[in-house]
Amino acid sequence: MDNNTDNTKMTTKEAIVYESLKLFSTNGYDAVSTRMIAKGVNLSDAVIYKHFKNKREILDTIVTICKEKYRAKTAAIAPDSMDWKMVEQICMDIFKFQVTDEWMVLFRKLLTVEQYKNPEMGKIFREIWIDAPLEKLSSMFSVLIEQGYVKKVNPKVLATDIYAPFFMYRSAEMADEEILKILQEHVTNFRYNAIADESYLIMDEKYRRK
Amino acid sequence: MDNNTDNTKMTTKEAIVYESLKLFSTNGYDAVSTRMIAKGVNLSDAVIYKHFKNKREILDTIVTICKEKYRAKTAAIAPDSMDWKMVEQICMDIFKFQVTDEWMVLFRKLLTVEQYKNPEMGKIFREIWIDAPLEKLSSMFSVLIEQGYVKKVNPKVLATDIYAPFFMYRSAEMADEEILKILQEHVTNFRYNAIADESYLIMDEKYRRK
DNA sequence: CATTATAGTAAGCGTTCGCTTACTTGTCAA
DNA sequence: TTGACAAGTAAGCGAACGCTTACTATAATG
Repeated sequence: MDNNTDNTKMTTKEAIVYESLKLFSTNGYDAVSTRMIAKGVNLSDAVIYKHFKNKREILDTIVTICKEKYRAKTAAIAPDSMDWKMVEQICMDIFKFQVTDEWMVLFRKLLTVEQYKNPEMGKIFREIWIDAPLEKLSSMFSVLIEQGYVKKVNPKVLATDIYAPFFMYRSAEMADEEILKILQEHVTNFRYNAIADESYLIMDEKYRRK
Repeated sequence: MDNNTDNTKMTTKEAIVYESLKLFSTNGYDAVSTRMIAKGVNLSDAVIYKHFKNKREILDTIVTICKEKYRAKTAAIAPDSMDWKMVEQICMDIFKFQVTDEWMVLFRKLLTVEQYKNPEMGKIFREIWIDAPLEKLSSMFSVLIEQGYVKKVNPKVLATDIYAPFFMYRSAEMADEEILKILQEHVTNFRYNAIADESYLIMDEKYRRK
Protein backbone atom coordinates (compact mmCIF):
# COMPACT_ATOMS: atom_id res chain seq x y z
CA MET A 1 0.00 0.00 0.00
CA ASP A 2 1.93 2.96 1.30
CA ASN A 3 5.55 2.39 0.45
CA ASN A 4 6.56 5.02 2.97
CA THR A 5 6.02 2.53 5.72
CA ASP A 6 7.42 -0.42 3.81
CA ASN A 7 11.11 -0.11 4.55
CA THR A 8 12.11 -2.90 2.19
CA LYS A 9 11.08 -0.88 -0.82
CA MET A 10 12.56 2.43 0.23
CA THR A 11 15.74 3.92 -1.09
CA THR A 12 18.45 4.66 1.43
CA LYS A 13 17.68 8.35 1.28
CA GLU A 14 13.97 7.74 1.91
CA ALA A 15 14.81 5.39 4.75
CA ILE A 16 16.99 8.03 6.38
CA VAL A 17 14.25 10.63 6.08
CA TYR A 18 11.59 8.32 7.52
CA GLU A 19 13.78 7.12 10.38
CA SER A 20 14.75 10.72 11.17
CA LEU A 21 11.11 11.80 11.21
CA LYS A 22 10.28 9.02 13.65
CA LEU A 23 13.17 9.93 15.95
CA PHE A 24 12.81 13.73 15.68
CA SER A 25 9.07 13.64 16.36
CA THR A 26 9.39 11.97 19.75
CA ASN A 27 12.81 13.14 20.92
CA GLY A 28 13.18 16.49 19.20
CA TYR A 29 15.76 17.48 16.61
CA ASP A 30 18.65 18.21 18.98
CA ALA A 31 18.27 15.09 21.08
CA VAL A 32 18.70 12.83 18.05
CA SER A 33 22.24 12.17 16.83
CA THR A 34 23.25 11.24 13.30
CA ARG A 35 24.59 7.97 14.74
CA MET A 36 21.13 7.13 16.13
CA ILE A 37 19.57 7.72 12.73
CA ALA A 38 22.23 5.61 11.02
CA LYS A 39 21.71 2.80 13.53
CA GLY A 40 17.98 2.89 12.79
CA VAL A 41 18.60 2.17 9.12
CA ASN A 42 21.47 -0.27 9.77
CA LEU A 43 24.13 1.82 8.14
CA SER A 44 27.29 3.61 9.08
CA ASP A 45 26.68 7.18 10.20
CA ALA A 46 29.00 8.52 7.50
CA VAL A 47 26.61 7.39 4.77
CA ILE A 48 24.16 10.10 5.84
CA TYR A 49 26.56 12.66 4.44
CA LYS A 50 26.50 10.95 1.03
CA HIS A 51 22.81 11.91 0.77
CA PHE A 52 22.57 15.10 2.84
CA LYS A 53 25.06 17.89 3.22
CA ASN A 54 24.36 18.12 6.95
CA LYS A 55 21.90 17.13 9.69
CA ARG A 56 19.77 20.22 9.18
CA GLU A 57 19.11 19.26 5.57
CA ILE A 58 17.38 16.10 6.75
CA LEU A 59 14.97 18.22 8.76
CA ASP A 60 14.40 20.55 5.81
CA THR A 61 13.67 17.56 3.57
CA ILE A 62 11.14 16.24 6.10
CA VAL A 63 9.37 19.59 6.19
CA THR A 64 9.28 19.85 2.39
CA ILE A 65 7.91 16.32 1.95
CA CYS A 66 5.29 16.64 4.69
CA LYS A 67 4.08 20.05 3.55
CA GLU A 68 3.63 18.60 0.07
CA LYS A 69 1.76 15.55 1.44
CA TYR A 70 -0.47 17.89 3.41
CA ARG A 71 -1.07 20.13 0.38
CA ALA A 72 -1.93 17.20 -1.89
CA LYS A 73 -4.32 15.69 0.64
CA THR A 74 -6.19 18.85 1.58
CA ALA A 75 -6.45 19.95 -2.06
CA ALA A 76 -8.33 16.68 -2.63
CA ILE A 77 -10.90 17.70 -0.03
CA ALA A 78 -13.20 19.80 -2.22
CA PRO A 79 -16.84 20.02 -1.21
CA ASP A 80 -19.11 19.07 -4.10
CA SER A 81 -22.20 20.17 -2.21
CA MET A 82 -22.80 22.61 0.58
CA ASP A 83 -25.09 21.23 3.24
CA TRP A 84 -24.76 19.91 6.75
CA LYS A 85 -23.69 16.46 5.64
CA MET A 86 -20.78 18.09 3.88
CA VAL A 87 -19.69 19.86 7.06
CA GLU A 88 -19.62 16.56 8.91
CA GLN A 89 -17.84 14.97 5.97
CA ILE A 90 -15.14 17.65 5.88
CA CYS A 91 -14.68 17.45 9.64
CA MET A 92 -14.28 13.71 9.56
CA ASP A 93 -12.01 13.75 6.50
CA ILE A 94 -9.70 16.28 8.09
CA PHE A 95 -9.70 14.44 11.39
CA LYS A 96 -9.15 10.98 9.90
CA PHE A 97 -6.34 12.24 7.70
CA GLN A 98 -4.71 13.92 10.68
CA VAL A 99 -4.99 10.85 12.86
CA THR A 100 -4.62 8.00 10.37
CA ASP A 101 -1.81 9.09 8.04
CA GLU A 102 1.39 8.09 9.79
CA TRP A 103 3.52 10.81 8.21
CA MET A 104 1.01 13.45 9.31
CA VAL A 105 0.90 12.09 12.86
CA LEU A 106 4.67 12.16 13.11
CA PHE A 107 4.89 15.54 11.42
CA ARG A 108 2.38 17.03 13.84
CA LYS A 109 4.41 15.73 16.78
CA LEU A 110 7.59 17.11 15.25
CA LEU A 111 6.02 20.54 14.81
CA THR A 112 4.65 20.36 18.35
CA VAL A 113 8.02 19.74 19.98
CA GLU A 114 9.94 22.17 17.75
CA GLN A 115 7.43 25.05 17.62
CA TYR A 116 9.02 27.23 20.31
CA LYS A 117 12.66 26.62 19.42
CA ASN A 118 12.11 27.11 15.69
CA PRO A 119 9.76 29.97 14.70
CA GLU A 120 9.30 28.56 11.18
CA MET A 121 8.02 25.32 12.72
CA GLY A 122 5.67 27.28 14.95
CA LYS A 123 4.28 29.09 11.93
CA ILE A 124 3.67 25.85 10.01
CA PHE A 125 2.09 24.28 13.09
CA ARG A 126 -0.45 27.08 13.40
CA GLU A 127 -1.16 27.19 9.69
CA ILE A 128 -1.80 23.48 9.28
CA TRP A 129 -3.51 22.59 12.56
CA ILE A 130 -5.39 25.77 13.44
CA ASP A 131 -5.68 28.48 10.79
CA ALA A 132 -6.36 26.35 7.71
CA PRO A 133 -9.06 24.10 9.25
CA LEU A 134 -10.76 27.11 10.85
CA GLU A 135 -10.69 29.03 7.57
CA LYS A 136 -12.09 26.10 5.61
CA LEU A 137 -14.92 25.48 8.06
CA SER A 138 -15.54 29.18 8.46
CA SER A 139 -16.13 29.72 4.77
CA MET A 140 -18.47 26.72 4.68
CA PHE A 141 -20.50 28.11 7.55
CA SER A 142 -20.67 31.48 5.81
CA VAL A 143 -22.39 29.84 2.85
CA LEU A 144 -24.71 27.82 5.07
CA ILE A 145 -25.69 30.91 7.02
CA GLU A 146 -26.36 32.81 3.81
CA GLN A 147 -28.54 29.95 2.64
CA GLY A 148 -30.46 30.07 5.91
CA TYR A 149 -29.48 26.59 7.00
CA VAL A 150 -27.43 27.73 9.96
CA LYS A 151 -28.25 30.35 12.56
CA LYS A 152 -26.70 33.79 12.16
CA VAL A 153 -23.63 33.40 14.35
CA ASN A 154 -20.09 34.57 13.59
CA PRO A 155 -18.85 31.78 11.27
CA LYS A 156 -15.42 31.82 12.90
CA VAL A 157 -17.08 31.14 16.24
CA LEU A 158 -18.94 28.20 14.71
CA ALA A 159 -15.73 26.90 13.12
CA THR A 160 -13.93 27.25 16.45
CA ASP A 161 -16.72 25.52 18.36
CA ILE A 162 -16.85 22.46 16.13
CA TYR A 163 -13.13 22.09 15.46
CA ALA A 164 -11.49 22.87 18.82
CA PRO A 165 -12.55 19.60 20.52
CA PHE A 166 -10.94 17.64 17.69
CA PHE A 167 -7.79 19.67 18.15
CA MET A 168 -7.76 19.18 21.91
CA TYR A 169 -8.36 15.45 22.08
CA ARG A 170 -5.95 14.83 19.22
CA SER A 171 -3.17 16.75 20.99
CA ALA A 172 -3.68 14.53 23.96
CA GLU A 173 -2.97 11.30 22.10
CA MET A 174 -6.24 9.93 23.44
CA ALA A 175 -7.99 8.75 20.29
CA ASP A 176 -9.60 5.76 21.93
CA GLU A 177 -13.25 4.80 21.68
CA GLU A 178 -14.40 6.93 24.60
CA ILE A 179 -12.97 10.03 22.96
CA LEU A 180 -14.59 9.19 19.63
CA LYS A 181 -17.88 8.78 21.42
CA ILE A 182 -17.56 12.20 23.03
CA LEU A 183 -16.58 13.76 19.71
CA GLN A 184 -19.59 12.17 18.03
CA GLU A 185 -21.86 13.52 20.76
CA HIS A 186 -20.16 16.87 20.40
CA VAL A 187 -20.91 17.03 16.66
CA THR A 188 -24.53 15.97 17.24
CA ASN A 189 -24.98 18.61 19.91
CA PHE A 190 -23.31 21.24 17.73
CA ARG A 191 -25.64 20.41 14.84
CA TYR A 192 -28.65 20.68 17.12
CA ASN A 193 -27.56 24.14 18.26
CA ALA A 194 -26.33 25.52 14.96
CA ILE A 195 -29.04 24.53 12.53
CA ALA A 196 -31.67 27.18 11.85
CA ASP A 197 -34.03 25.13 9.77
CA GLU A 198 -33.76 21.38 9.85
CA SER A 199 -36.32 20.72 7.16
CA TYR A 200 -33.56 20.21 4.64
CA LEU A 201 -32.14 17.48 6.83
CA ILE A 202 -35.33 15.72 7.77
CA MET A 203 -35.19 13.71 4.57
CA ASP A 204 -32.27 11.80 5.92
CA GLU A 205 -33.19 9.36 8.68
CA LYS A 206 -29.71 9.71 10.13
CA TYR A 207 -30.34 13.31 11.10
CA ARG A 208 -33.90 13.06 12.34
CA ARG A 209 -34.29 14.15 15.91
CA LYS A 210 -35.84 11.78 18.38
CA MET B 1 5.52 41.36 43.79
CA ASP B 2 6.40 37.94 42.58
CA ASN B 3 9.94 37.25 43.67
CA ASN B 4 10.12 34.42 41.16
CA THR B 5 10.62 36.92 38.39
CA ASP B 6 12.79 39.28 40.43
CA ASN B 7 16.21 37.80 39.91
CA THR B 8 17.91 40.15 42.36
CA LYS B 9 16.08 38.62 45.28
CA MET B 10 16.46 34.99 44.29
CA THR B 11 18.89 32.59 45.82
CA THR B 12 21.37 30.96 43.46
CA LYS B 13 19.43 27.72 43.52
CA GLU B 14 16.18 29.50 42.67
CA ALA B 15 17.92 31.41 39.89
CA ILE B 16 19.25 28.18 38.39
CA VAL B 17 15.79 26.60 38.48
CA TYR B 18 14.13 29.63 36.91
CA GLU B 19 16.77 30.03 34.20
CA SER B 20 16.58 26.30 33.44
CA LEU B 21 12.80 26.45 33.15
CA LYS B 22 13.09 29.33 30.68
CA LEU B 23 15.66 27.50 28.57
CA PHE B 24 14.07 24.02 28.79
CA SER B 25 10.62 25.31 27.86
CA THR B 26 11.70 26.75 24.54
CA ASN B 27 14.61 24.51 23.57
CA GLY B 28 13.76 21.24 25.26
CA TYR B 29 15.72 19.52 28.01
CA ASP B 30 18.36 17.85 25.83
CA ALA B 31 19.15 20.90 23.74
CA VAL B 32 20.09 22.93 26.82
CA SER B 33 23.56 22.44 28.29
CA THR B 34 24.58 23.05 31.88
CA ARG B 35 27.01 25.68 30.56
CA MET B 36 24.09 27.58 28.95
CA ILE B 37 22.20 27.56 32.24
CA ALA B 38 25.28 28.73 34.14
CA LYS B 39 25.86 31.53 31.65
CA GLY B 40 22.26 32.64 32.13
CA VAL B 41 22.83 33.19 35.83
CA ASN B 42 26.39 34.56 35.38
CA LEU B 43 28.12 31.75 37.19
CA SER B 44 30.59 29.00 36.46
CA ASP B 45 28.91 25.83 35.26
CA ALA B 46 30.47 23.84 38.08
CA VAL B 47 28.41 25.69 40.66
CA ILE B 48 25.29 23.91 39.40
CA TYR B 49 26.63 20.73 40.94
CA LYS B 50 26.89 22.39 44.33
CA HIS B 51 23.09 22.70 44.35
CA PHE B 52 21.97 19.73 42.23
CA LYS B 53 23.46 16.28 41.99
CA ASN B 54 22.96 16.24 38.22
CA LYS B 55 21.15 17.95 35.33
CA ARG B 56 18.11 15.69 35.65
CA GLU B 57 17.56 16.86 39.23
CA ILE B 58 17.02 20.42 37.98
CA LEU B 59 14.20 19.16 35.79
CA ASP B 60 12.72 17.17 38.67
CA THR B 61 12.84 20.26 40.88
CA ILE B 62 11.06 22.30 38.21
CA VAL B 63 8.31 19.70 37.97
CA THR B 64 7.89 19.53 41.75
CA ILE B 65 7.70 23.31 42.12
CA CYS B 66 5.31 23.82 39.21
CA LYS B 67 3.00 21.01 40.24
CA GLU B 68 2.80 22.58 43.69
CA LYS B 69 2.13 26.04 42.24
CA TYR B 70 -0.62 24.52 40.12
CA ARG B 71 -2.11 22.64 43.06
CA ALA B 72 -2.11 25.72 45.31
CA LYS B 73 -3.70 27.89 42.64
CA THR B 74 -6.44 25.49 41.57
CA ALA B 75 -7.26 24.59 45.16
CA ALA B 76 -8.02 28.27 45.67
CA ILE B 77 -10.62 28.14 42.89
CA ALA B 78 -13.58 26.95 44.92
CA PRO B 79 -17.04 27.92 43.70
CA ASP B 80 -19.08 29.59 46.43
CA SER B 81 -22.22 29.51 44.34
CA MET B 82 -23.40 27.38 41.48
CA ASP B 83 -24.94 29.38 38.70
CA TRP B 84 -23.96 30.48 35.22
CA LYS B 85 -21.89 33.41 36.44
CA MET B 86 -19.78 30.91 38.35
CA VAL B 87 -19.14 28.86 35.24
CA GLU B 88 -17.87 31.93 33.43
CA GLN B 89 -15.88 32.90 36.49
CA ILE B 90 -14.21 29.49 36.72
CA CYS B 91 -13.45 29.48 33.00
CA MET B 92 -11.86 32.89 33.13
CA ASP B 93 -9.96 32.16 36.35
CA ILE B 94 -8.48 29.00 34.88
CA PHE B 95 -7.66 30.70 31.61
CA LYS B 96 -6.13 33.82 33.15
CA PHE B 97 -4.03 31.74 35.51
CA GLN B 98 -2.84 29.57 32.65
CA VAL B 99 -1.96 32.55 30.46
CA THR B 100 -0.86 35.15 33.02
CA ASP B 101 1.27 33.22 35.51
CA GLU B 102 4.75 33.11 33.98
CA TRP B 103 5.76 29.87 35.66
CA MET B 104 2.62 28.18 34.36
CA VAL B 105 3.18 29.45 30.83
CA LEU B 106 6.74 28.16 30.81
CA PHE B 107 5.74 24.91 32.49
CA ARG B 108 3.04 24.28 29.89
CA LYS B 109 5.57 24.82 27.11
CA LEU B 110 8.03 22.51 28.83
CA LEU B 111 5.42 19.77 29.13
CA THR B 112 4.41 20.36 25.51
CA VAL B 113 7.89 19.83 24.11
CA GLU B 114 8.78 16.95 26.45
CA GLN B 115 5.47 15.03 26.37
CA TYR B 116 6.46 12.42 23.76
CA LYS B 117 10.03 11.83 24.93
CA ASN B 118 9.11 11.58 28.60
CA PRO B 119 5.90 9.64 29.39
CA GLU B 120 5.68 11.17 32.88
CA MET B 121 5.63 14.63 31.30
CA GLY B 122 2.92 13.51 28.89
CA LYS B 123 0.84 12.30 31.81
CA ILE B 124 1.17 15.57 33.71
CA PHE B 125 0.39 17.54 30.55
CA ARG B 126 -2.89 15.70 30.04
CA GLU B 127 -3.85 15.86 33.72
CA ILE B 128 -3.29 19.59 34.11
CA TRP B 129 -4.40 20.94 30.74
CA ILE B 130 -7.15 18.53 29.72
CA ASP B 131 -8.46 16.10 32.31
CA ALA B 132 -8.61 18.37 35.35
CA PRO B 133 -10.33 21.36 33.68
CA LEU B 134 -12.81 19.03 31.95
CA GLU B 135 -13.58 17.25 35.19
CA LYS B 136 -14.06 20.51 37.10
CA LEU B 137 -16.40 21.97 34.47
CA SER B 138 -18.14 18.65 34.00
CA SER B 139 -19.12 18.40 37.64
CA MET B 140 -20.35 21.99 37.61
CA PHE B 141 -22.54 21.31 34.61
CA SER B 142 -23.92 18.20 36.31
CA VAL B 143 -25.18 20.34 39.14
CA LEU B 144 -26.58 23.01 36.81
CA ILE B 145 -28.39 20.36 34.78
CA GLU B 146 -29.84 18.83 37.91
CA GLN B 147 -31.04 22.27 38.98
CA GLY B 148 -32.70 22.72 35.60
CA TYR B 149 -30.55 25.69 34.62
CA VAL B 150 -28.80 23.91 31.75
CA LYS B 151 -30.26 21.67 29.09
CA LYS B 152 -29.93 17.93 29.55
CA VAL B 153 -26.78 17.26 27.57
CA ASN B 154 -23.88 15.00 28.54
CA PRO B 155 -21.94 17.26 30.96
CA LYS B 156 -18.63 16.08 29.56
CA VAL B 157 -19.73 17.24 26.12
CA LEU B 158 -20.63 20.62 27.56
CA ALA B 159 -17.29 20.84 29.35
CA THR B 160 -15.49 19.89 26.14
CA ASP B 161 -17.43 22.40 24.09
CA ILE B 162 -16.72 25.35 26.33
CA TYR B 163 -13.12 24.51 27.22
CA ALA B 164 -11.62 23.20 23.97
CA PRO B 165 -11.43 26.61 22.25
CA PHE B 166 -9.47 27.98 25.21
CA PHE B 167 -7.12 25.02 24.92
CA MET B 168 -6.70 25.43 21.18
CA TYR B 169 -6.01 29.16 21.03
CA ARG B 170 -3.74 28.97 24.03
CA SER B 171 -1.64 26.21 22.47
CA ALA B 172 -1.14 28.44 19.50
CA GLU B 173 0.39 31.32 21.43
CA MET B 174 -2.16 33.62 19.85
CA ALA B 175 -3.69 35.36 22.87
CA ASP B 176 -4.08 38.69 21.16
CA GLU B 177 -7.22 40.82 21.22
CA GLU B 178 -8.81 39.19 18.17
CA ILE B 179 -8.58 35.79 19.83
CA LEU B 180 -10.02 37.12 23.09
CA LYS B 181 -12.90 38.60 21.12
CA ILE B 182 -13.60 35.23 19.49
CA LEU B 183 -13.40 33.47 22.86
CA GLN B 184 -15.82 35.97 24.37
CA GLU B 185 -18.23 35.41 21.49
CA HIS B 186 -17.74 31.68 21.92
CA VAL B 187 -18.72 31.81 25.59
CA THR B 188 -21.75 33.98 24.82
CA ASN B 189 -22.88 31.62 22.09
CA PHE B 190 -22.30 28.62 24.34
CA ARG B 191 -24.39 30.18 27.08
CA TYR B 192 -27.18 30.89 24.64
CA ASN B 193 -27.21 27.25 23.50
CA ALA B 194 -26.75 25.59 26.86
CA ILE B 195 -29.11 27.44 29.12
CA ALA B 196 -32.52 25.83 29.61
CA ASP B 197 -34.20 28.57 31.55
CA GLU B 198 -32.73 32.02 31.51
CA SER B 199 -35.10 33.51 34.03
CA TYR B 200 -32.52 33.12 36.75
CA LEU B 201 -30.12 35.18 34.67
CA ILE B 202 -32.49 37.88 33.59
CA MET B 203 -31.89 39.76 36.83
CA ASP B 204 -28.41 40.56 35.67
CA GLU B 205 -28.29 43.19 32.92
CA LYS B 206 -25.03 41.68 31.71
CA TYR B 207 -26.72 38.48 30.60
CA ARG B 208 -29.92 39.90 29.14
CA ARG B 209 -30.37 39.00 25.51
CA LYS B 210 -30.79 41.79 23.00
C1' DC C 1 40.94 32.92 67.34
C1' DA C 2 40.63 28.65 65.17
C1' DT C 3 37.37 25.67 62.81
C1' DT C 4 34.08 24.28 59.71
C1' DA C 5 30.70 24.61 56.20
C1' DT C 6 29.09 27.00 52.16
C1' DA C 7 29.43 28.90 47.63
C1' DG C 8 32.20 29.96 44.27
C1' DT C 9 36.23 29.14 40.41
C1' DA C 10 39.63 27.06 36.79
C1' DA C 11 40.93 23.11 34.79
C1' DG C 12 40.11 18.99 32.85
C1' DC C 13 38.24 14.05 32.71
C1' DG C 14 35.93 10.64 29.49
C1' DT C 15 32.25 10.60 26.15
C1' DT C 16 29.50 11.94 22.42
C1' DC C 17 28.53 15.30 19.01
C1' DG C 18 28.44 16.76 13.76
C1' DC C 19 31.13 15.98 10.18
C1' DT C 20 35.42 14.71 7.13
C1' DT C 21 38.87 11.86 5.15
C1' DA C 22 40.77 7.91 2.92
C1' DC C 23 39.49 3.88 1.21
C1' DT C 24 36.56 -0.23 -0.75
C1' DT C 25 32.90 -2.25 -3.32
C1' DG C 26 29.39 -2.85 -6.92
C1' DT C 27 27.29 -1.24 -11.24
C1' DC C 28 27.04 0.04 -15.71
C1' DA C 29 28.12 2.46 -19.99
C1' DA C 30 31.98 3.35 -23.53
C1' DT D 1 37.93 -4.55 -20.37
C1' DT D 2 38.10 -0.68 -18.14
C1' DG D 3 37.10 3.55 -16.21
C1' DA D 4 33.94 6.55 -13.87
C1' DC D 5 30.90 7.04 -10.33
C1' DA D 6 27.52 6.17 -6.73
C1' DA D 7 27.15 3.98 -2.23
C1' DG D 8 29.11 2.10 1.39
C1' DT D 9 32.83 1.66 5.60
C1' DA D 10 36.48 2.55 9.42
C1' DA D 11 38.84 5.86 11.59
C1' DG D 12 39.23 10.03 13.54
C1' DC D 13 39.08 15.40 13.95
C1' DG D 14 37.84 19.45 16.89
C1' DA D 15 34.22 20.95 19.71
C1' DA D 16 30.80 20.48 23.13
C1' DC D 17 28.69 17.52 26.39
C1' DG D 18 27.75 16.11 31.72
C1' DC D 19 30.26 16.04 35.49
C1' DT D 20 34.49 15.90 38.86
C1' DT D 21 38.52 17.50 41.12
C1' DA D 22 41.39 20.64 43.56
C1' DC D 23 41.36 24.84 45.29
C1' DT D 24 39.85 29.70 47.25
C1' DA D 25 37.09 33.21 49.54
C1' DT D 26 33.73 34.21 52.91
C1' DA D 27 30.92 33.96 56.74
C1' DA D 28 29.07 31.82 60.74
C1' DT D 29 30.12 29.10 65.00
C1' DG D 30 32.61 26.84 69.14
